[in-house]
Amino acid sequence: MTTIKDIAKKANVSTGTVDRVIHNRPGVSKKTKAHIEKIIKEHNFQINTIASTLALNKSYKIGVLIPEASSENEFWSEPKKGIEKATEDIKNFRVSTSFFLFNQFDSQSYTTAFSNILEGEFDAVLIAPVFQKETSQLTQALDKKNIPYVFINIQINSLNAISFIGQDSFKSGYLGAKLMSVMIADTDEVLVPVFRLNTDNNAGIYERINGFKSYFEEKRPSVKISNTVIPDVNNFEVIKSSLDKEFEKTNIAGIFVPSSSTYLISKYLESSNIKNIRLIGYDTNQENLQYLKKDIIDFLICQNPYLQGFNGIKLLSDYLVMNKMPEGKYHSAITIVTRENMEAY
Amino acid sequence: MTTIKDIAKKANVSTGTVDRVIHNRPGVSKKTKAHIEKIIKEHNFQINTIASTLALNKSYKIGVLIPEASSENEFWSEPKKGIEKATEDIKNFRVSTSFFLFNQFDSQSYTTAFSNILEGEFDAVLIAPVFQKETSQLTQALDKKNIPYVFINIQINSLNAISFIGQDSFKSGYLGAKLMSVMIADTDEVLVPVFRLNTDNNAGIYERINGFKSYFEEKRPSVKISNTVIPDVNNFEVIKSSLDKEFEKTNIAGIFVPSSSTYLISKYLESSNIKNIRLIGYDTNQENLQYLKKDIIDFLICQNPYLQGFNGIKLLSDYLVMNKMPEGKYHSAITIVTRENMEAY
DNA sequence: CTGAAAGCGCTTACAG
DNA sequence: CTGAAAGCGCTTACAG
Repeated sequence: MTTIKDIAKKANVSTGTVDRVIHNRPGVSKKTKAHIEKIIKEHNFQINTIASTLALNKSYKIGVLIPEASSENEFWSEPKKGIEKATEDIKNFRVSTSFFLFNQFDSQSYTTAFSNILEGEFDAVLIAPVFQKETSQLTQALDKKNIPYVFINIQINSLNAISFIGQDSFKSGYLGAKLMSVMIADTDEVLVPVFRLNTDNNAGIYERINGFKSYFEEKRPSVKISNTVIPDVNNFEVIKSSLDKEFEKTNIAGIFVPSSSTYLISKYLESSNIKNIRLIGYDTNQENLQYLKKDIIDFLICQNPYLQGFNGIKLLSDYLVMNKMPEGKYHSAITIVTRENMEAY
Repeated sequence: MTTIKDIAKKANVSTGTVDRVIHNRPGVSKKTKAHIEKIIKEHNFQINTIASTLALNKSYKIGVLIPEASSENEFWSEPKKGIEKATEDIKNFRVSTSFFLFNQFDSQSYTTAFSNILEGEFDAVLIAPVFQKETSQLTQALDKKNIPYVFINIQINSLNAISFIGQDSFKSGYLGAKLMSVMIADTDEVLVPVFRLNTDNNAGIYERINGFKSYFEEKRPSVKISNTVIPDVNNFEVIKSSLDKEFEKTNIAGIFVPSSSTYLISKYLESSNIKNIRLIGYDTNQENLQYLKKDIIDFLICQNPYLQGFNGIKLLSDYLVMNKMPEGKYHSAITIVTRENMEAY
């Protein structure tokens, strides 16, 4: 292993000077700089990041702004776990994380959490930008302070996040359609129900629907796709009456639920004793998995939210500690989960 | 951050003594040991692994015994890439890896490579135990020298590997059957072709077939499953005549190929202009992906071989550097890849 | 513009 | 049984 000391000896300079050259710090004459650079190249020297972080003795704080997981919607517990695991991994690099959780159905709580982060003097921020308008405003403060931030799960292209980690929603809907397509006949009809609450705060859901419809338009225009908006996600009676109406109107063979609330539709099918409906939904929360196990849900499309959290923190840590610039976006896996692989996907 | 120095001060001892206690090294009186342990607990002290590896100044060598990727079968290029990435990650922990590649169709080359590893004085070995009998013999030498080893991709339960990383083959076949099942009718017939070469060196393939058949026996016994052994994987004429015979005999609606040679079956279907056959196979090699794109293959079942290599090395590195004992086995994902998610799964 | 020296947190050979 | 000191590879405040 070549060390700074080796390089210094070869170049007839002190280790301090080599260090200055490596990090492009000022105060080295052009001549010695070129000389040292040549020797570094010749020996294919690479700095020992371990020794470097130890010597730097610098610590970094990352603020994390994500929704709190609730019993109705536990989706966000997965990114949280991933973030906690990553935090453990980077602890020895003196990087710490602090959570600022908000209620994903309450924009005020988002604004409050965001303001707390702004006061906290963080070196970087990981954000699930659930509320678009608020995010546009609040990230300006980060931009002004030159604090880097990364979006997970939801992308807002117009802003200055140094990276985005999340699924290509259109593609995932397109995939959902393919899966539906292999299960139904040319003359069948498919229902796409949307819950009001979801649509308000997640543009991704519309993209999923777009992807789903595009597939059938391109490949099987004979299949009829119909939409319905269910006005209240929290009231099962409302869900029931909305769906009852749809089932009266048309002869539905399949349902594509573009959100993690798939289990609510399953619950309806189960309680109304409607059989032989092909059902495709999103995300492996406990409720969904139960209906997957019961064969009421056929396929769940997933995005590995654990990894979104984990990679988000790792990426920011690498950026802070090793000055490693991330790619502009990382598309998460589009994973298909069935009853048969639900324990290993 | 609490350091050894802090603990030493509180305990009125030197840092050396604290270090001895932390690592359970001998030469500390019971009394001081208990005292120091108490203080460590009180302060929730955890050792800084970065400083530790730097001070230890110890290096480790991992030998890697996997098949070489060939143009016909590039599967093993993925684990190799994962191993190379992991090697990069752990370089600063002074862990290095060396490849010993063998021809997966030539047991002699396996034995030779293995012997070279035994002579190389490695601290740990990562093995793809393609040849069962040879592995049983050769690992005895590792056992005798107390050199830890991990199996990837192929499991041999009877041996003393400290861990296994790979897919549950039975389950993957079971999943394949589910996918086939949603695409075919009750009266349809399914063909399961096996290539001679494959069966010789991979028990996993039989397990895949077992899983596939079990599903239909349990859920849809009306579907007829037939086998055929194709005697030569390298001669397309042989493949063609074997399959021609099968297609004459029965009315095949679907084919399940339990190996990564799926593309050979696709080639047959394409060249013979046989349409509307549902085709499910294994692994995302370039050839398979091309037929997936052309809609000739419907589903590929994958095991993320990149991660198998990556995690195998990481696990061994953690074991060597941090003394972290791994679990006995890690089941890789069983991933479903379609034309629609082939770029992100 | 350059070097000598102290320090990051842990480990260990040596002395007592 | 215990401590003082040197060292792992890099960084930096200080002196010149």
